[in-house]
Amino acid sequence: MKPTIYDIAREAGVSATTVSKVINNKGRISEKTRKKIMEIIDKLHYQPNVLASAMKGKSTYTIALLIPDAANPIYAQYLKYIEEYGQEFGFSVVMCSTGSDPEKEAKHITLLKQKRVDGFIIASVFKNEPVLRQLIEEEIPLVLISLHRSELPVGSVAGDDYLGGYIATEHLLSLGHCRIGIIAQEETVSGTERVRGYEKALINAGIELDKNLIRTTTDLTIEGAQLCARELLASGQRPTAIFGCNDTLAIGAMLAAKELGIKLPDELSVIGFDNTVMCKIVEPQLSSIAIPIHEMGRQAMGLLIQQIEQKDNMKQRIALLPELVVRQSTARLNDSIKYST
Amino acid sequence: MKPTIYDIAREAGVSATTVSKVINNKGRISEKTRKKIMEIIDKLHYQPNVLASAMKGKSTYTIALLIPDAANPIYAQYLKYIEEYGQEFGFSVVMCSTGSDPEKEAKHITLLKQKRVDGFIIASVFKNEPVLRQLIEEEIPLVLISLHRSELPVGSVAGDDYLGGYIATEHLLSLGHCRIGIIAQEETVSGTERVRGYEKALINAGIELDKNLIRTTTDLTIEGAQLCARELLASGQRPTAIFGCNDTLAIGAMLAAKELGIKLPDELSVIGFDNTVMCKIVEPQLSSIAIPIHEMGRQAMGLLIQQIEQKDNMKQRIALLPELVVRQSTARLNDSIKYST
DNA sequence: CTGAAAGCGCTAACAC
DNA sequence: GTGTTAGCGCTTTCAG
Repeated sequence: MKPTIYDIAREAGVSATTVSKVINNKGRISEKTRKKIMEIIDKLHYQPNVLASAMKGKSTYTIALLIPDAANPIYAQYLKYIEEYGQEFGFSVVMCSTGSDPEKEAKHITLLKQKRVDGFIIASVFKNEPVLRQLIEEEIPLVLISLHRSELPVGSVAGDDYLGGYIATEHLLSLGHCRIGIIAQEETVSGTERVRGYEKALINAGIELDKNLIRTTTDLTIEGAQLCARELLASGQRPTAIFGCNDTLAIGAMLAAKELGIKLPDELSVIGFDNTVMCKIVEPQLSSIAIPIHEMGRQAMGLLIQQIEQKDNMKQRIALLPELVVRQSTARLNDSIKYST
Repeated sequence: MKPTIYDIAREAGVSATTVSKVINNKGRISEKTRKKIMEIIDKLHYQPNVLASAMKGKSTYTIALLIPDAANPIYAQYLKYIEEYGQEFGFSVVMCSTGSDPEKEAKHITLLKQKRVDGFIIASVFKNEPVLRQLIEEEIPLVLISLHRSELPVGSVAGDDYLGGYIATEHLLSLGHCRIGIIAQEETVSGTERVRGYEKALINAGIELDKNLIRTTTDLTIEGAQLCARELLASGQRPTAIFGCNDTLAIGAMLAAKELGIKLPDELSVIGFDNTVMCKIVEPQLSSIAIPIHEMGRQAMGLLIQQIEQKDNMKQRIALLPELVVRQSTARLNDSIKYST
């Protein structure tokens, strides 16, 4: 069997307490015994049992990350950076795909509470409001990523979607576009914020909003976006630019345009959001709005650790600023088109 | 504080033992007391402490997945399906990015052993051989994904890379190509197996191998592949088709070709491997070899659970067969080119 | 059918 | 500096 703290104690001719103290660097231990104990630990390949120490009220050094879909590159990136940063502090992260299903959300949370994880990071979508409130009530450390709950006292990290939407639209405006379509994600706060930014930019530019140019979809696949964009482009007064509220949506729009024989970027500019790897492999390369995912992951983990380690949890909301990344899918409005539509 | 089994016992006027039995469906309990206990459990929102039960020799119902990089779509998919399947059996999965760094690998494993995870799934790359052997020696449940160690007694799941390489090459041959270049990943067994399949297909077709057509790289980024492909295409006798040993490599080749003004697929056919989402968004859409990742994840988790639950661990090696997915990046060799080179 | 007692491996008071 | 004692919350013999 695996050696226990008692095996070490016996071998070293001391008590278990002393060994425990050495392991945790607590109390005063003579150099001599410390050294001796250390040697024995090495010799026997002793590994402290985290479970046992967790039972004495210590941390499990494990946190949970809940995301809608692990295979989605964006979430995968959150995961990566959260794990990377957590690792530095000895935290492991257990990943849970919820599939945006409230029942699964609840099941995961219950199970993980039973396993006594130290805290939760929830990203992007969480539908089960009662469970969320419960978590907060029980004062279980919790941080939200890109998940707005302004009415709840909970720490969070998010990109500034409103500003992002504004910047994207302004970029298109600056290229001379006036009829700008938008394909947005329904039901999420991020989604509506991006639309708000878009509207604000148009209003600031003195352009009247046209409801026909705003489309929303719940289907976030390329195909879904393609459908949406097809309608948008087939309408009488077709837009000269499209803002896809995420890269997938934007790429769907690009494909729809190609299908209809519309040339990019000469006859149509397209801009995305999130600046994923996909931007660089489509043709033309997709302009996009970058949010520093790396930073979001780190900050979220940082906030959570803070809550776990100190009881006086100072909760914070952090908003990270987006940046415009110009590539080849956006171009100055071609005059010939401007007047022909 | 959270209620314990004793709180339930007191409330129900029975002993903790009885409550434990009810929770675990063990021993014989009268319907009456069972019902009563259940009610109290509900009323008090009692949640069994998995840590405590794990300390009595039970499982932690937590397994670890080690992958080189969580942000890589392929690994993210493994993760997704493993988690999805594990969930059905109450298993949580903690995800660890190793960055292919032997030290990190060791650190992770040590930490997770201390946390008493029930088993490990290791995917794609694991450099720290001693740690791997140690794991096997300690009889800790372990399954490998796409990670060949034929000399080690360990269960594994993998795509048949040799066959995949063969099929990809045969597809190009069937289109009339004879000068087929290959860009391969260095150092991995999967990589060399795919090359072997490629060579075998050529030999079977009676075509002499040309070392100049085989390039390997350790840089698995698109840019790295692009560099590699540029050399390949700039050489005197340029190939009329390229087999990229994964989609990223293939896309790098496509970009290099475009850069050099080579038309796809008329002047050059390209095929990838893995059939990732990227295939559908590049232009022309990339033909590729599909391995059923979904199935790989499930099988791996299944194998692991088997090892965890029964001590008589029947280890298995499972090879999943690849399939050709033809899209637009591969086309019949154009005769005009055939004779002009 | 039910319960008393022992102990998993560790830590935290509190002595000495 | 070091050891004794008493649990953390649960499960598991073994009696009744």
